[in-house]
Order: sequence, then C-alpha cells, then structure tokens
Amino acid sequence: MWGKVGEIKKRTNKSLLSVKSNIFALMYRSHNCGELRITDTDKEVTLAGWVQKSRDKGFMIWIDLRDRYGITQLIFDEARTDAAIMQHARTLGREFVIQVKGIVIERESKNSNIPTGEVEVLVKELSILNEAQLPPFTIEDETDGGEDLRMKYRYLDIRRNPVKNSLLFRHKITQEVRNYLSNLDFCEVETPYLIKSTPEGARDFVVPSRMNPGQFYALPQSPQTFKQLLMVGGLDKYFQIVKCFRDEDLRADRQPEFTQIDCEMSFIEQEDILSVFEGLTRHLLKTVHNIDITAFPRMSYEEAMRRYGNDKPDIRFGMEFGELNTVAQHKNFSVFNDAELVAGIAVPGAASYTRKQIDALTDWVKRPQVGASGMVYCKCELDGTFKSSVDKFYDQADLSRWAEVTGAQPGDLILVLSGSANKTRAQLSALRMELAHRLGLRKPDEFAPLWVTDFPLLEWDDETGRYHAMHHPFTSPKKEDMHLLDTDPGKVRANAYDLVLNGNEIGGGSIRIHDKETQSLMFKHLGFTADQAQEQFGFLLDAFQYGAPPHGGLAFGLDRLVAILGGQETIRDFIAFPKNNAGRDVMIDAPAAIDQTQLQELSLEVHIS
RNA sequence: GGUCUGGUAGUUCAGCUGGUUAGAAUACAUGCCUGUCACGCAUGGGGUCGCGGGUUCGAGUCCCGUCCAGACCGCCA
Repeated sequence: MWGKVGEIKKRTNKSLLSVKSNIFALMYRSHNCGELRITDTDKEVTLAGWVQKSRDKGFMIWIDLRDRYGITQLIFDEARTDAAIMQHARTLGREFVIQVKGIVIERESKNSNIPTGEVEVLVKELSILNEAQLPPFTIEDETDGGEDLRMKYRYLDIRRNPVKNSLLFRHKITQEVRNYLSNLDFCEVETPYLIKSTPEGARDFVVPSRMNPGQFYALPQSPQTFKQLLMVGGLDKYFQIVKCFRDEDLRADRQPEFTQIDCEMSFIEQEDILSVFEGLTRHLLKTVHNIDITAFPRMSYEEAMRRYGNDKPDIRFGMEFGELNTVAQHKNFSVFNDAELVAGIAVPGAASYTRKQIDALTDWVKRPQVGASGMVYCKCELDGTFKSSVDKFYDQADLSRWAEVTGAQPGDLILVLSGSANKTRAQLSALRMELAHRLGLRKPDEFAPLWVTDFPLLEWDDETGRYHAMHHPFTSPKKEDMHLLDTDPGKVRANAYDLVLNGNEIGGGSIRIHDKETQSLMFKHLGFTADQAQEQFGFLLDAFQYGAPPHGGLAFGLDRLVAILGGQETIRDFIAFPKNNAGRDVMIDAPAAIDQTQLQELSLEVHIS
C-alpha cells in the first residue's frame, strides 16, 4: 500500500555529497576529500581538511584526511617522501587542520568501502593550518561520546557523518518545500518575531522593551494572525519556513524554538488544502526517498479515537481496538461491569508470552505515566481454546466473542483495559504503541500518512473551568454544528485537520473564520468579554471588516517531519544547535543572568521566589 | 509540578548480599612493525567513584538531601 525504502542513508549520502564547488578559487584546495577517483591518477592536487586518523607503520604513514565530502587517504613513504616532511607528518594529531599538495596515485591495496578507495595522494608538501587539542570524543559515525558531551561540543559533533548528513538532509527537504510551493505560486513572506503576548495557547517567551518601560514583546508561537492578515492583504497564497517559540516543557520531539512550514491560502475549501499538502508530502517522499505514496487515507477524529484511542494513530500496523462492553459486561466481573468502556487489542503472536512477561506488561500499564489500574489478558491458543486471567467469569464461548471483536487469531494475545472511556483509550493506545515498538512493527523505512479530520472545535478544561479552542480561536466551526454552540459546545466539530505520519502529528490546520460576527461569537464562547477580545485581537476583528476573503491553511512541523523522513525518533540531530531536556543550550550555557546595567536599561528587577 | 532511569579513567561501561592496591575496552604517549584502512605487537601514564551529609570497625556499594543528564506524565490554542 505504502512504499518502502531500502538503505536510506546510503542513497541520501550519495545524492547530497556529490556537490561540486567549481566556482571557488582553487587556492586552498583543488579538490575536496570525496571526489578523487582512479581516473585522476597522476594529477597534482591540493587538499585541505581534518586529520581523521593517522596510521604510522614506520616505513610509511597513512593519514585519512576528512572534510564534508568524504575521506581521502594521504601517504608518506620513506622511499618517496622527503625525510623532513615524513618527520613533520609524525607530529599530526587527530583533528589537526592541514593542507597538502601531492600526486594522485593508484593504491597498491584498495579499499572498496569508500568512494576514493582506489587512490591515495603521495604527499609532497604539508602545512599545518591549525593544530587541535585531542577532542573529548572520537569524531566517528559510532562515536564514544554521550549525549551531553556531544551537545557541549556540538561543533565537533557536527563533523560526524550522522549529524552532518542529518543537517544536509534537512537542507534538501527545505529546498524541495520551497521548490514545490513556489511552483504553485505560493509567496514566502517573513512575519515579525517581536509581537504581542496572548492568553490563549502555550506560554509565550517574552522580550522586554527598553524603549517602552514595563512593556514586553512576545515571540510568536506561530505566525497565525499575520498570515491571516496577509490573506486580507490579498496575497492569496503564502508560505514561510519560520521559527516559532513555545515556553513549555521539552520532549525528545519538542524544542522551545522549532521550525514550521507555515501556509495560508484564500478562496479555497478544506479539500484544496488537503490536496496541496498531500502533493507536498508525495513530492518529498519521492524526491528524498524515491517512494511513491499511493494511499492517503482519511479518518475523522471520532473514528481515530474509537479505533486507535489516539488522534494521531500509527496505521503501519493493526492492533485496532475492539470495544468489548456488549460481550464482556453483565457477567459478574464487577471491574468490567462498572466501566464506561471495556476495550482490548489483539497482540499478534503473543499467546506464547509467559506469565512473567504478562506480569511485566501489567506493571508497565500500571506505571503512573500510563495509569491503568490493571490489565486482563486472554491467550488465544493455537488449538482454538482460550486461556484468560478471568476464566472464573467467562467461558470459552464468551472469550471467543472477545477474539471476534478484537480480530484475534489463534496464537494472539488479547489485552483488555477498562474504566472511563477517555482514560481507557489513552492507556490502551500507549500499550498498543509500546507493543508495536517491542514487536518491531514501527518500521522507520515504511511511511503511512493519514489525514485526521473533523476535530472538535472546543475542549473543556477542568483547570480554568471553561472551554478552550482545541486548535486555535480562529478555526471555523462546521456550519451544520453551529446550532450546538450554545447547547452542547463540546459536540461542535471544526473545519480542522491534522496530517499524521507514522503516528506523529506532522501538520495541522483549519479553515479560518473570516467575518467579525463569527469571530466575536467564538471569543465569547472562549470566555472573552467584548472588550478583552477587542484589546487582544482588535486588529484582526478590524481587518475582517475590510473585505477578508474566505481562507484557510496549514502548518507542518519541519523538525519532526525531517526526523521522521530520516527514520529517527528524536529531532535533535536535525537541529544544528538544539536545547537539552531542561531547555538549556549547554554549549553556550544559555539561558543566563544579565547584568545590573542591562536590567536597569530595561526597567526590570529580578526576584527569584 | 510529578514518575522512572542513570552519573565510576579523556570516553563508553563492568564492579554481586558493604571487606586487600577500583577493573575492561577504547582513546592517549613511547617503541617496534615493508601496504595500513576498526592495522598489529609491546610498554606506560591516566580515577576526590557527581556533590554534601549520615549509618558502619569499614561505603563506589546502604540511607537522606542536592546537582546534572535522559525518557515519560502533566503541559504543548
């Protein structure tokens, strides 16, 4: 259904590294370290780069010279190299920056593992451009350095192929995004980074204004209102590859500053947006992996929650939820009888799990991060019988109905959770993802996109005791649900959609509100007074009175998209200088205190509670 | 705000129910080596066991606190 890719790394390297740089003056180097071949034999060349490794054999010294493009072997030979140069070569350490002049010769023993492996450069001149201390970790694909060390010396980490290739890969994708959207007449516009803080949504990073004492800018969580104003401005199709900022806790796939591919279009309907971004996704998979995606299924939010317990389901594998209320309740098992939802999944081939393994899984779902109070299992034996942890309450006929509902085959293991519908779904979804991970079903080289549509407009928040916009306050409600706004706001669906790739939300958007009345009504339902709405978003409400076209858009999370297309879980290696778990840049040691003079200029005093 | 895991040589790690002088690999240094490419061989240097306190005759090991790192929950319109 969806494509497969083999050897992602290899292909990427090849296409990205064959960059020629002929426009540069050939003073420092005539060639890079990745391009010499057997056909270059006898040429006099000048190379520059870093010493990867030196192999001193006494009579001969080989040095692997590395740059962005590859590794070329240098040779110093007692018989053919000047004694002084030979001696000089012995002083070279790892990561010294050197320049050599020499003759390309065919190797006596060749190395088929690297593209330059048939030749080497017999060095005639050697100069050390810069010495280097021994790096704190080795600059190799499989480095001995741990995460924190690599982050502290990120500039050394970037010399390593995996990180360097991730950054080149990201460049390739942004380039293709710009190509694709520009070809469709999208115009890239830069919107401001110093804007106004708004109460909705995530916490803002704020920036004090020196010229306006006591006042603060906020860094944008997204260019949302600006891109809508560009639509009012008649720009029709806008995009921007743009940094966004959210002052919330981090995760492996979440950074406080991150990059979005942000888009907006006028005179369009939801279908137009889905088709443009389906096209973009196809284009990217084709250009970076040569994969043709044929299937682009769609699913409503409600269906995704029911079938996968999750609004971003990974559909590369099955284990869909089976709702067992009708077949498992009213059988004297009070835990199930009292539950709002009883739901199970069939784990393929897991009937052979031992008691110990199942107990470990039970402990896993009972961890506070998951929060289930227990787990019921039912083994579907190969002989067609069933063995469950609740045999006291259910006979073979009952259990066969469980198998029917969950789609379990002989050899599978049915795992069942129960409780309130929302919690049970979240817990069972966590279990499904964990098992898929353990069973190797989340293959990084397989890509399964999915549109999730018809999100709820509003979401109840216990903490503040009011409804919040699930997407953002500018999302339009579905016309046919408008009548529910006053009676049952939680039931109103929005013209909002997410693009999910392999269980990750990589993009989301909506058709916006474009008239003042609806927007004001929306603010009212979100608990704004008319004055507050005017104060916070008056510029937008005003703009809507001057001929705002119907419009909508979408934003892709670039960091996450690049990581997933690169087959990785963590986005950090696709960001040149990322923040750590606590939001710190350990290389430059930020954030940091500022001095008293700066505070005074900003009319600020610091009190740490 | 919370849960969990970890912190021992430059680095990655081992170190059991507390018990001589804390180990391995790798990196590094020196020497040897006539085609290496994860080169090989020999020798050598390298540690306030994150930090503070406690229990004990004795703590890398047990307890309390704290700092740092990572993963997750909450949070992320």
